[in-house]
Amino acid sequence: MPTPKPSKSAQQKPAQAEGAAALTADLVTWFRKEGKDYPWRRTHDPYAVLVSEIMLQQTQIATVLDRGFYARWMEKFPNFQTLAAASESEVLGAWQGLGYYRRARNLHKLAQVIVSDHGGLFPRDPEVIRSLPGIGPYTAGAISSFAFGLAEPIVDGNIARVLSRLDNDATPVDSTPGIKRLWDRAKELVQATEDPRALNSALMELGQTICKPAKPVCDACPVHHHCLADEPETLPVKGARPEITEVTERVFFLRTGQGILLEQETGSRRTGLWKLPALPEEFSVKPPSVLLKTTYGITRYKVTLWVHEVPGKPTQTWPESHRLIPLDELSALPMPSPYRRALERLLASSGEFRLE
DNA sequence: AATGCGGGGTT
DNA sequence: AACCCAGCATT
Repeated sequence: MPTPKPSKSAQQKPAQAEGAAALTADLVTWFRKEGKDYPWRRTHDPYAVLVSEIMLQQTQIATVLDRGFYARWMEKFPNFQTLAAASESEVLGAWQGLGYYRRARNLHKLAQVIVSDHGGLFPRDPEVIRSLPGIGPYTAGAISSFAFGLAEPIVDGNIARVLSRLDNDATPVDSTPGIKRLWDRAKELVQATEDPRALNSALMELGQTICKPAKPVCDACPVHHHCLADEPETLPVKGARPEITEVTERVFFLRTGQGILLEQETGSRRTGLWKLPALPEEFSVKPPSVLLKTTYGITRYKVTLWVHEVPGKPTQTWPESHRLIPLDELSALPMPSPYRRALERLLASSGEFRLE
């Protein structure tokens, strides 16, 4: 009956299914011993879990914790009711510096939906959770498992890496079939454990601390003996990155005795955020003199930001979207970091003013 | 399937 | 400079 042990990559799927119980047991044991202590792991309050998950979307734990975003938010808006009752500017102000401000607006909206449509109680049904604003497959699974202990799968960047290595699976993790396989596998695992909460946390934390993108510490891995990866560092496979496009952006700087002129975005993106006002199109052929030139990256763009002197006559009236902001109100205003940095440099070089 | 959304950290 | 990070929504 015994046959020669096949090479790792040739092993078949059934072995994985049978190993799910053993694999998850080892992960949970490891996590109970080594798992880190985060504020959102000390509670099962859906609101507290939700806030952490939204803040952590595409944002590293250290950013959320070390700069005090989570603690300040929970102090200012301790529950759905207080958040729902807050104004949008209060909400955006509390999010200032975290980026992806759409998350804050969705969270605000979500709180209002909970109060108005769910009697102030967060729903327990994963499908209902998934339908709330700003909540996708990952966050729905995270809240279902972390807050309610339900056996719902999650796949984030960490887990995609861990699972593709465990199964030695080179299907691109950002392709439709790759995504499906990851979620199927994550579901299989979470249904094989009696502690979905610990299992989901363990998978993420394994990816964060052991099964790292580069130089994974396989010697320290609690599930090394379950892992089929031949060359862990070559996984996961991802599709090509979009090409970087260079973009020019021109704004201007006006300071009066009443403050700095800023423009509030009103379009479909960056709505509600403040920025240095755009240089009107008619001035872009022969722009006023340059006060500052800087570059920043945003998604697939490399933006060269030029800050110019005031175009035209400074006595003109400005559109509804523009406002003179007193200096002492600047720091609480939600403003994308590139503009904030530029503004700080402009004010510093003027010598007499400082932000904060 | 692609793209926009921001920012910061690591290598 | 490239890559990564507790993703989601829109098109």
